[in-house]
Amino acid sequence: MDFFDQLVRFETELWNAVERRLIGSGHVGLATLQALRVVDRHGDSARVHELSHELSITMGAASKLVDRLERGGMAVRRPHPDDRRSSLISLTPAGRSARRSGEQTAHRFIAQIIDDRDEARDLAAALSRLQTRITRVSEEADA
Amino acid sequence: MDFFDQLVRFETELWNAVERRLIGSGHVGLATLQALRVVDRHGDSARVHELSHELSITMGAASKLVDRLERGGMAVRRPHPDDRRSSLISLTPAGRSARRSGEQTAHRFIAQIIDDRDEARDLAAALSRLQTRITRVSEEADA
DNA sequence: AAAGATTGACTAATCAATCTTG
DNA sequence: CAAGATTGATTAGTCAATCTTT
Repeated sequence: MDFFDQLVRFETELWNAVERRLIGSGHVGLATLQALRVVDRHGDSARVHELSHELSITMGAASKLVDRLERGGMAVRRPHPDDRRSSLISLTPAGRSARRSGEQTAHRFIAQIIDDRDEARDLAAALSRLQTRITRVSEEADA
Repeated sequence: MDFFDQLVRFETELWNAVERRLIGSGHVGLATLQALRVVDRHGDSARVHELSHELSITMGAASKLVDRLERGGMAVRRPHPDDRRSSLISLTPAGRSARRSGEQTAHRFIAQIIDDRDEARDLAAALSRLQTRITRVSEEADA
C-alpha cells in the first residue's frame, strides 16, 4: 500500500498548500477555481454534466457547485437551446477574471514544487495510463 | 497544470474505486480503514495527534474520527499515562479484524491497477521526493 | 425507460473558540 | 504562553427521491 498511501498523502497536501496560497493572496479557493476552469474550457457548451464528469463529483454536488458560482456572481445559467432538461453555464467577466488570476497563482506555485517540466510530463503520462486501468479493473468485478 | 489535474483526478477516482470495492464486499469504508491502519501501526502509542498528522486532517476532524471509531466499537480511548491532556487510542479485536480484512481487499484491488511492483515503487519514491518540496516552497512565501 | 438536473436528509470535513495540562 | 484535545457553527460532499424532457 506504499504507493497508494503516498499518492493520497501527496495529493492531499499539495491540494491544501495550493489552497492556502490562493486564499492567502486573495483569490478564490481551489475547488472554485477548478470549476471555473472547466466551465471556461468548454466555452459556451458547459453543462452540469461536464462539471460532474471532469471534477469526479456527483451530479448533485455539481448542481450545488453551480448554485454557488451563480450566487458569487461568477457564472450564469441560461436555457439549453436544444434540450429543455439542461442549462448552459457560462462565466461572467468576474468569473473569467477570477479564473485567470487564480490559475496564474496556482500554476506558479505548482511549478515551484515540480520544477522539472519533463518529470511533470512523465508523471502525468504515467498517471493517465493507470487511470484507464481503474475502469477496466472495476468492471471486471461486475462480470 | 496537466500534472496537477491528472494527479487530482487519478487520486479521486482511485479512492472512489477502492471505496466502492470495500463497501461492495461488506468491509468498512476507506476513510475508516485508513484510520484503523494508523492506530494499529502505532501499537499502543496512537494519539489523536498521530491521526491528524498522518491522515493530513485537522485535530478537530481527527477527534471526531476517533469518536466514530469508538461508537462503531472498533477502538477505545484510555488516559495517557504520562500526559493528562491526551488519550491513547487502541483497536478492539473488532477493529483489528476490520483492518485486516479491509486492507487485504484494498491491497488486492490496488495491485490489479498497478501490477508492476517496480513501477509502484518508483512512483511512490517520486511522489515522496516531491512531498518534501511542498513544505519548503510553502515556507519560502512566509519569509 | 434513460438522461439531465434539482432538492432534502445525512455525513464528514474546516475553522475558531474553549478547556486543561505541560 | 504552547500543546493536546474537544465542541459548535459552517461548508460541501454523498445518496436517494423526484421532476421534466428525450
